Amino acid sequence: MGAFLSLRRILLTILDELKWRGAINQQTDEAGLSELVKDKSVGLYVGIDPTGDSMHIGHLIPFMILKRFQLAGHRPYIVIGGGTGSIGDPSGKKSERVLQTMDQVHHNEAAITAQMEHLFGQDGSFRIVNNYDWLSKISLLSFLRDYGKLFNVNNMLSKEVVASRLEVGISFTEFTYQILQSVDFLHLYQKEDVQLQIGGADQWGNITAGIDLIHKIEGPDAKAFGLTIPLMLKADGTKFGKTAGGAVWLDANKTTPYEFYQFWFNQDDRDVVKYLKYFTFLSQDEINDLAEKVASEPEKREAQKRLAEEVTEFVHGKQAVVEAENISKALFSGDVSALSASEIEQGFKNMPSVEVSAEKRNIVEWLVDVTSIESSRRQAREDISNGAIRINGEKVTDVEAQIDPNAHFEGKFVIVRRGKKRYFLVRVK
RNA sequence: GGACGGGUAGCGAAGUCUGGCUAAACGCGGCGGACUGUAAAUCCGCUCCUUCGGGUUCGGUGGUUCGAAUCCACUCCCGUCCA
Repeated sequence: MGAFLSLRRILLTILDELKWRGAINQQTDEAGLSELVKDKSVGLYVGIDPTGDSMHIGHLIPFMILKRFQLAGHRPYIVIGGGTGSIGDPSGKKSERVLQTMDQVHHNEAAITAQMEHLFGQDGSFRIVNNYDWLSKISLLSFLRDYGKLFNVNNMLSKEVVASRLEVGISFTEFTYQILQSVDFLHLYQKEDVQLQIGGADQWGNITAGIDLIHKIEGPDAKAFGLTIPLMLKADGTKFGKTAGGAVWLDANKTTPYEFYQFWFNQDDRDVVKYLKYFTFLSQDEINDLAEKVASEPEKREAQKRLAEEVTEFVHGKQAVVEAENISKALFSGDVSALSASEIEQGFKNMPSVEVSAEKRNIVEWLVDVTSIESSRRQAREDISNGAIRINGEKVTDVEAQIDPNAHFEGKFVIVRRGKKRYFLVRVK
């Protein structure tokens, strides 16, 4: 009885929880949805088109919401858009996309599916499906007769995504996209009892198109709902999730766990609480507590640290957090001597590196001629005498110094640091 | 094809009339340093190469001159207007 009551209490609060987390942008029939969610375990889905071979953190947002629904006792579905991805969603695009080859689409969908299974699929509580399985089976004639007839072109043209493209042009293919996504929703509604679709703010048009289709086929009382998540912006107005090096990927080969950790750790005080709400499963109490600390002792950056730990653990696992913290400690204290070879490999994965022979050289010649770390002797001398150069953590200020590549790290690496945080990895042959 | 305007360091932009004092002002960016919270802001230094003697630069080539980014000729690009 007690368990039943607490379960019921959680079910009651999922939408309130999302509201508190600032995760709701628009929803259809708010009252109807909260009624639905309170009575039963609801099927719901988020789609992702395989436009690349890895997700980045921007993709993660709607799936975190799915996860919250799952934790509240609902039935989440992830739809990999093998079918829709071969067409191209015009949402959020100012001009026509170049079609991916089907090989590319299949390659990407395999990669994304594996990533999804890794992140969400381990305990079997998520269902991962591919819309290629049903969309590819629809013939042209049945598409036109069964679905096309139910879409009013005037209505489709008025959708923001399409309307904004009329000036520059939009192909029939992309124009059709909203029908395909609607068919997805209908399919899942009919076959899997899925009643709610969630997506980014730019998906509103596609989601409501699906709901309209369900109403036309299943009758106006069919219970289908949509919910979108606000577009995430940073406090300085720039786009979330981009760094100087590009997107922050979930694939450890594209963005190392260390870089991933650092990305979160470096968030602005003004944004960190928002991200804790979106990207972690910490309770309201814990987050409120951290928010207070941001205000009272921002220099400790406890909130950023916690955010980095939580998200890195979710995506890459506990061990990755330990390593990322080790690497961070070494790199930012300057004491790199304690790093293990594998930590060096990871920490320096996306830092400039060169391979050189082991002979001893004068430091200026070594920095310029051997490693190309410095662009000219003049510059090298200037940096050395300014105290900007550290070799294996040790400051070198003598222009006449000799470099012995075999001196540390079993003769495998030389770590050069220029300035406060610019590192170069020199591999010794 | 014709008439103007313009091409200067990573970018923007002075200097050209009145040749030398100009490796070339200034701003931005970049790189160091101080401060700091691996933040923001601010401040300071550096920013063609160099064996530190010097060397090579102002779209290109050739010329005038003791001396040219600056004057002359030709030439190649770019912008605007006219055909």
